[in-house]
Amino acid sequence: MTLPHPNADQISLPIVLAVLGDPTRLAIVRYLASKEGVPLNCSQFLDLGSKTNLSYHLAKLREAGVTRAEVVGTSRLITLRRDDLEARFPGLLDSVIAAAAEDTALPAVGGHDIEMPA
Amino acid sequence: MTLPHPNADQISLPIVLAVLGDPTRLAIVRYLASKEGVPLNCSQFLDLGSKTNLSYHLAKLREAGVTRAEVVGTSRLITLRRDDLEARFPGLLDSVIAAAAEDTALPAVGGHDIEMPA
DNA sequence: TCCTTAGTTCAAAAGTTATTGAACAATTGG
DNA sequence: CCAATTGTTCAATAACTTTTGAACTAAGGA
Repeated sequence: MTLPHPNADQISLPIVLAVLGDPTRLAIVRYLASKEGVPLNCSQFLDLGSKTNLSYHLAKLREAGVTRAEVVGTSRLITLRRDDLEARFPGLLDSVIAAAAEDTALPAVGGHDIEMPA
Repeated sequence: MTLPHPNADQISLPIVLAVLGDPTRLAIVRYLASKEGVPLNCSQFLDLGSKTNLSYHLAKLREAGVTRAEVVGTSRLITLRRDDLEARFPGLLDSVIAAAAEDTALPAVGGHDIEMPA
């Protein structure tokens, strides 16, 4: 059970830009970047939209090559494809993330804390 | 006769990304960047679309704050707002332009040579 | 097995963007 | 003034995107 992802060399600049040009998806990417190394599942983004809507936006990010989704049990562990993006378009992701941090019109990155069993 | 432009501080990241996420507009920006300092008019982009269509795309770029259009006679002299973009989103424009140069799926930047009267 | 959790898929509706041609306006040159 | 050049606006259409809810699948725990 693996989901379709483009290869690094298939990642297209206009598609990446268009995909990042949506506030919901930009917020997802910012949140992923702020938790780099920690794979997140879909429910961590539920404050950004409904479950169905997030499924849609996360699929767009994945199909564009911005994120990777690994199937683990019933969860999809989502990570930024930082290395592939950096190889393909050096500096782009970092400047987008830095720019998002500067854009005061954008909502602050929040997200749910991971529930630790007591 | 001046056309409406956003102030530098009104330039929005998602809007800029969405606007650059269109192949025609990305090609316009690449061409402007390759001719930095030389103001271009609309007809220099006619190989990218019809006159009406370019008017539409150039308006999108201008309204997003990516380009500036100065009315001179019957022409609009179009320039990249490099300084404003750099101030607002450091490194972003350069990484997009560099990435576009790397993306082999994108058409090479062409454009018409300026006709010099003989 | 049954229930819950996690997420997808589908179809419909709503909204947005891109493209076109015809008509228009403004400036410039003859 | 007349014609050509430059570009805009408008209305129509086509195409795409986003959002929604209901129905679904698949895995895991009681």
